[in-house]
Amino acid sequence: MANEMISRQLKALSDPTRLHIVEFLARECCGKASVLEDGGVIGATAGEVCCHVTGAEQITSTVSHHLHELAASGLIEMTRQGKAMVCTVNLNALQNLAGYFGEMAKGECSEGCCC
Amino acid sequence: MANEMISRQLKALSDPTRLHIVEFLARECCGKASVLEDGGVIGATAGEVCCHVTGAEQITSTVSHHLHELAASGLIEMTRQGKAMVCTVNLNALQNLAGYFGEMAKGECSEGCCC
DNA sequence: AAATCATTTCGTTCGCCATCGAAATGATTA
DNA sequence: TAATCATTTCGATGGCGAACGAAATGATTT
Repeated sequence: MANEMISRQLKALSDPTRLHIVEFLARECCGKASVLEDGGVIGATAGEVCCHVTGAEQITSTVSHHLHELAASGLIEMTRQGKAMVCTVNLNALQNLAGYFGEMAKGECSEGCCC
Repeated sequence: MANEMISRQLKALSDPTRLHIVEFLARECCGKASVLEDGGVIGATAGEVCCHVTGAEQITSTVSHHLHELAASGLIEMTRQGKAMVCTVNLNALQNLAGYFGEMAKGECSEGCCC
């Protein structure tokens, strides 16, 4: 396998709920994902993510599981902020995926090719 | 869900064997994926794909299943050429995935955002 | 038509994982 | 410390899908 990390991230994104979470953090969460000057992080809490994705008022064990799966694959980051967990998307990981598919889309031979 | 097609393709690529197949067709199959002037297609046969991915001498039912899953999601195309099925990767689909992640990697608000 | 080659369909088995509710943990506030 | 809030862990259930072997289909050659 070319890239273990890529494979794991694609597996994480193969679940519609998890894909939805990443899209929410990246595109529908304006001003809520940034690093403060004191090193702190401001972003959507796990509960807010859950609310948006499932409509539940507080985080469910299922969404908690999905968030940790996404964090384990490197697609998001979670840090504790008081009693809440704050989630931010890892834009570098998304850019890396974009590059992976962009390279393949060229359809050019790699070093493993016969030519 | 933003894009049904994207979700289905990511699900297809979440299996390591299928990811391997796509990588093979895109990067390690030089000169074997092109459209001839008579409209015919030249590419790797299902058996060749299977040989490369699993080492089996002829196609297995498992790889056949994976190929059809990839075709159903639009990531590859299969056409019959005599008694063999010829497989070609859909570079447009890969480019589309690259664009999808590239857009998200910008971290900008979409129309669904609160702002 | 018969034989052969390439692939697919069928039916089964098995393991992984999404989901759920309830109990436990971590952190803050009163 | 007690109470409350946010999240996680635990344990169980159910369903999807990857893998496999055998039989069936499609296409070519003799």
